[in-house]
Amino acid sequence: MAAAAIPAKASGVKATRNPEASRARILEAARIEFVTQGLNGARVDRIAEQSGVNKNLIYHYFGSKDGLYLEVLERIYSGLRKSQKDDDVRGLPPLEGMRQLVGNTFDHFVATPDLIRLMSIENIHYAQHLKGSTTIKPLYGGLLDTLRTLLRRGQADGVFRAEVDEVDLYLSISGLAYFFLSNQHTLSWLLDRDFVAAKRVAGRRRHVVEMVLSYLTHIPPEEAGGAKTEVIKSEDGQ
Amino acid sequence: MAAAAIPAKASGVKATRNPEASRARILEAARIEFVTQGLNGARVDRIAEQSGVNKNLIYHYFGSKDGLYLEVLERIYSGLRKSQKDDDVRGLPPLEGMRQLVGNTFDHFVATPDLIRLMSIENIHYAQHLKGSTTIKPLYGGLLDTLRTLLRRGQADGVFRAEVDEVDLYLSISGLAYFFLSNQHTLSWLLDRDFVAAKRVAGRRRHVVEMVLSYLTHIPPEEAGGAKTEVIKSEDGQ
Amino acid sequence: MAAAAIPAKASGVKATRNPEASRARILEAARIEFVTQGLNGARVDRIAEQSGVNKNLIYHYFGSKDGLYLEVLERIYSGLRKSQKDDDVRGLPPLEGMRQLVGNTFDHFVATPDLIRLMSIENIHYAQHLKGSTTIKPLYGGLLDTLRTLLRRGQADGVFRAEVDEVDLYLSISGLAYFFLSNQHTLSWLLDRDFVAAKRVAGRRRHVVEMVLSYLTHIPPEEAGGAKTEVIKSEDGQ
Amino acid sequence: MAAAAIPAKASGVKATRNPEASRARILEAARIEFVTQGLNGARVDRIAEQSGVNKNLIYHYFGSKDGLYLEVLERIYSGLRKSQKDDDVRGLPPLEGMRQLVGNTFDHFVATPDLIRLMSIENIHYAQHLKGSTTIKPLYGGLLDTLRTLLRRGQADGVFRAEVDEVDLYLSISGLAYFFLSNQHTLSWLLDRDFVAAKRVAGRRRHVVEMVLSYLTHIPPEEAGGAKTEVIKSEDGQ
DNA sequence: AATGAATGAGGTTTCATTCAT
DNA sequence: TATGAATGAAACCTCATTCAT
Repeated sequence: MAAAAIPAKASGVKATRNPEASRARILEAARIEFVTQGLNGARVDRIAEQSGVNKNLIYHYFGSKDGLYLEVLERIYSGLRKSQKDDDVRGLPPLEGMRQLVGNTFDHFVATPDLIRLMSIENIHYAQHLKGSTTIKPLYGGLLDTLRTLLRRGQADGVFRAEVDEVDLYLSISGLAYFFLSNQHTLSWLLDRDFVAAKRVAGRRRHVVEMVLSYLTHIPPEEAGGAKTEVIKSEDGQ
Repeated sequence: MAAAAIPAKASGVKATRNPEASRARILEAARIEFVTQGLNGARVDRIAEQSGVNKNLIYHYFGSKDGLYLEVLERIYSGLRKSQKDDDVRGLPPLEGMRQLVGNTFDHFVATPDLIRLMSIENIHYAQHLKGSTTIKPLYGGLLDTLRTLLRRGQADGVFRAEVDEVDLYLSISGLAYFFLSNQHTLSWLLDRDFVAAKRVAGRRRHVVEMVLSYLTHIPPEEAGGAKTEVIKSEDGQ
Repeated sequence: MAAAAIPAKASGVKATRNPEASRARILEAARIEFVTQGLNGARVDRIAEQSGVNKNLIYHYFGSKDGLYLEVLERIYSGLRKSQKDDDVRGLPPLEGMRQLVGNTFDHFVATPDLIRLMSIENIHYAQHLKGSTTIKPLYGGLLDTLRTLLRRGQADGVFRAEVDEVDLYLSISGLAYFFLSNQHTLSWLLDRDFVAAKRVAGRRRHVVEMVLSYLTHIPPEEAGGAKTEVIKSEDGQ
Repeated sequence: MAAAAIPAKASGVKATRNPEASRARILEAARIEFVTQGLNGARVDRIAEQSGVNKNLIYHYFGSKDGLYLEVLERIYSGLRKSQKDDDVRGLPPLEGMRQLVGNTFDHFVATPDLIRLMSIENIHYAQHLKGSTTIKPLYGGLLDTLRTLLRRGQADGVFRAEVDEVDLYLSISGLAYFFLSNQHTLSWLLDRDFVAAKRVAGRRRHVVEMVLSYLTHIPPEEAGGAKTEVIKSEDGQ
């Protein structure tokens, strides 16, 4: 999939004297290298070799290894937000909209393992590169808005429970889809199960969607003025 | 915190000629270094300097940087499983037992940020060190058992829904507690929120417990022979 | 001698930006270092310093200390076989051809003390590097052939004795010329004699040639159907 | 063979508090280590481990790695001279005495591969340790004497040729027996032959004895006032 | 726009040796 | 006599980066 994305080579000619193509080749090789090796494990030499360009060209275009990494990161993040298709679901009935939003997020995580790994890598590095980016943060502007919109409409309809924090909800949707992928290598070893087999993924998708919707559509007793409230409050002490 | 754990002879005396203490000092410094810098970013020099021992002593005791990393990893994992206190919750009423299990897991993740980071680091490295460990995997033997036991008892009581896969459940419990911590640096920047403030954490704990229990206690219509089944099945195509 | 061989651009200018020259300078410095210090005693740092190049360039060109050593070894061996000039002596009258072959071998050993030392070094290391070379062994293809040819022709002429094993002959020619050079440092100390003084060397050359030819031209009594055979056979028991 | 020489252990008890035994164990382990690994390749740690003593004891007894090496060297050399049994052959008929001397030397070299390797190692190091020894050189006092005695008696008898330099003769006897052993690893690879197979060794022994005796008993024409002298002199120019 | 050559700083690891008991 | 703990110097090698064209 990755290699297929490389243009040039069409004529078999090495993409010399074609700045666009060289840049693209570098970015593609860099993506693979950073994703598979991590930031500290990635080697500029390998990126140069894999992209078929001179090592110095990398510095010419991207300034430094970190600069190259940041551009890779920005491209990956930009892809994530595009695929979440917020606008498409805003207008749907709340339950269906939420179902699709959860499903979309799940599907995108499954489809782009690179994203999962780069997110982990970036957090290992305390997000210091992300914080130096000017292009990524704006992408997240509308995200919570969409969630909030769906939530409110669902609450107004009496379909969703009240008092749902949209950040918490986002964290849960993402966490349910993220963890089993990000930690698949340790988990599959410890639990003796292959998580990325197609059938398993389909099952997990159902489970995740169901869990989120169960939570949203469950109207707790106390909201109807009922009892049992003390049980839930009792754990605050922890 | 770290330095305080070292049983130095008396006051602030450097623990020379005390192999136990030297080993402990190295491990403590290594833990901090690996956790904060990652495996590739960690520097043996820094570990030696921070632990106050000669660099060679590290190789004498642990063989290599990787050997030291593995021992750090094993200790952290061993701590995780100890704190999950499976046995304590097995005998509780299913709902309460599950509530405590979820809470315990959440609390332990919050209490040991090292664990979160090392798990991420290890997955970035495809769990290749973990797979070389003989001590970690056995720790996970009873985990799914506990979950299964609670589930079955709850299902027998009619409190929990049927057809819950215990691995899926484990992944969800862990994912809900893990993601907001593991990815806190990118998320807090992108969402403008501090996730680890005490109040936020308490709120998230409630949310996570509530989500899991909502899922478990929600008896889907079809289990009562109802409709709406087609809606859930409709997303398989995605 | 060494420095003079470097084709530096003009006068004493450091041959930067000239990979051929850099490679040659490294090899020359490496040869001296390995020959004088042995494989384990050689220091890459010294080679870098002596050749005037950056240490890393050595790894860039030769991969490792062992790789550099192997290339030095290959070059030295290649020089040996070239100077043995097999073909030149094949057509000569057997006695004269053999005399020249012995002399050539002796002269080359005397002329290239490096070869003697590297052979010793390589044998101390059980020839493990040599066995990893693809270029050295082929050089030895024609060697025994030449010996065999001369031997047969001499035997046909009745000049040489029968039943001479060409490998034994090769070992003796080489051993007579090799040992007093390879072990000159212990021997000159123990026997109070300087073996490499020009006059001594000339004398030894005569002695070696004479010994080999004496052996070859001596027709043992038994070959003429005579007695004394039992004396020679008597030592088999040893 | 080596391990069998270690005393102690008779009672199964580790040889603590027995300085003689400890010293012997160290020397035995050191011999093996130096012989197989060379001087620079030898590891004090391995010697300590193999001899079962504390590393510090080595320094206590021998002062340094070099000191230990020197003692190993002295013991090996002392063994060589003992076995050459000069005196036994002095009284024999010249031809038989010489035959035995050559055979003894050959046999001893074959029997003590350690000696061969240590000689090579010591020469790689320019005999600098040997020159620091006070015990080895005296061992060589009588060596040339024996040769000279046999030679003169043989010459007086008319059995040996005149004008034989005893040092040259010694170098040749040793070289013929030494080279094929010292360089066996490179040679067996290059010539595709196993030199140390028992049958090969017996054949080479015959060859070596025969070559030396052929030389000694060959009375060149010029000694009888003959011609051909110019041929031999002609190679001086080389 | 692009390249091949070269570098300096620093990485992990090794090893002979000494310390303190 | 003997030991286990610890060390300092230096070894081989790596890697992001820059130079000169």
